[in-house]
Amino acid sequence: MDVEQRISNLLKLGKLRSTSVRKLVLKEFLEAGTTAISSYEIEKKFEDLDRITLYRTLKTFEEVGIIHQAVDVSGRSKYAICSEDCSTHQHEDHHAHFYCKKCEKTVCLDNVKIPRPNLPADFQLEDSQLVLSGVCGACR
Amino acid sequence: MDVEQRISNLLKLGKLRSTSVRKLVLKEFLEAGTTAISSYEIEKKFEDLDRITLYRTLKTFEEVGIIHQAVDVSGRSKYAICSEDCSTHQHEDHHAHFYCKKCEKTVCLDNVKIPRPNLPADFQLEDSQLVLSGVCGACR
DNA sequence: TTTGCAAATGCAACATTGTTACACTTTACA
DNA sequence: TGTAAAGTGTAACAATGTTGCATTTGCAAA
Ligand SMILES: [Mn+2]
Ligand SMILES: [Mn+2]
Ligand SMILES: [Zn+2]
Ligand SMILES: [Zn+2]
Repeated sequence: MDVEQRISNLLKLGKLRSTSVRKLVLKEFLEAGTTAISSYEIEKKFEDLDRITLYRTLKTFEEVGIIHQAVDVSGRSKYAICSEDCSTHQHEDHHAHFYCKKCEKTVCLDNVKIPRPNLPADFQLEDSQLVLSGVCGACR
Repeated sequence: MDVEQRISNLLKLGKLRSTSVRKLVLKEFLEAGTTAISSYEIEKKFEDLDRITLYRTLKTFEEVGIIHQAVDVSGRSKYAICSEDCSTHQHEDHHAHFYCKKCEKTVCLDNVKIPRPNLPADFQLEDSQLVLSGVCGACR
C-alpha cells in the first residue's frame, strides 16, 4: 500500500477530516518510522506551516491513536507513529524509548517492553514510560 | 541534626558558597522529602525570589548531587532531594517516580528500582528513568 | 579585621513550548 | 450544490528556560 493510501486510511480510522496540514504532518511521521520527532522539527522543515495548527494536529493525532508521545529527557515532547494496535483513546505502545545524547534523536524500541514494577499497594498504576538514554548505534 | 546544620553540611559537601537563596531553596527540598517540586512551585511560594537565580540554583544543586531531576509526564521538570549516595557528577538515585494525575504531585519511589532492560547490542546505555503515573494513595 | 577577587545574583533580552479566543475557510455529506 | 460542523490562521498570553552583563556578596588570605 502506498503512502497516500495509508494516510487516507489512518485519517478515516480516526474519523478525522482529510486536510492538507494533516496529510503533510502524517506523511512526516510515516517517513520517520520509529524515530520520534518534535513539533519544533516539523515546524522548521515546513516554514509556512502554522505553529498553532501543528500543535493541535499533534494533539488530535495523539487522541485518536495515530501517534504516541515519547517522554524526552530534554523536556520537549516528541511523537512517533503508533503500532497497528492503537486506537482512539487506547494506546498500546508499551515499549521503551531511547534518547541519544549525541544526535539528540529519540527512537522507539518496539522490542523493549516496560516491565511492570511492584508498587506500594495504595498506588493505582495507569501508565508507565521507560526512558533510556546514552549513545545510539549510529553515533558510536 | 537540625535543618540548618544539614543545609550547611550539604552546601559544604558540594563546595558551594552559603548564600541566602541557596539556603532558602535547599530548605524547601529538605522539607519536601520524597516529593519532587518544580521551579514554578518554589517561585510562587517566594514571590521576591529571582526566577533566573532559581533556575541556576537548581542546575547547580543537580550538578553537585544535592537534588536529582525527575522526568515528568507533564513536561515540566521537577527535582527532589538526593539520597546520601549521590555526589558531584555522580547520581545514584536509580528509583522510579510516580506522577499522580489527580494531585499532580510527583513522588520518589525509593524502593522501586529501575530494571535494567535488554537493549539491542549497539546501544550504549548510560541513564534510565521509569516514569509511572496514575492515582496516588492520598487521592484514592 | 580588613580587603581582594571569584562566585553568585539580579536585570534585561531573547527563544522555545504551549494554550485559548475568535473570525474565517474548508470539508463532508444530505 | 448548499450548509453546518470541523479545521485553520491570527493574536494574545503564560510558562519555561538560557545567555550576557553589571553589581553585590562570601570567603579566605593577608
Ligand atoms: Mn514509541
Ligand atoms: Mn527521585
Ligand atoms: Zn545518536
Ligand atoms: Zn495524588
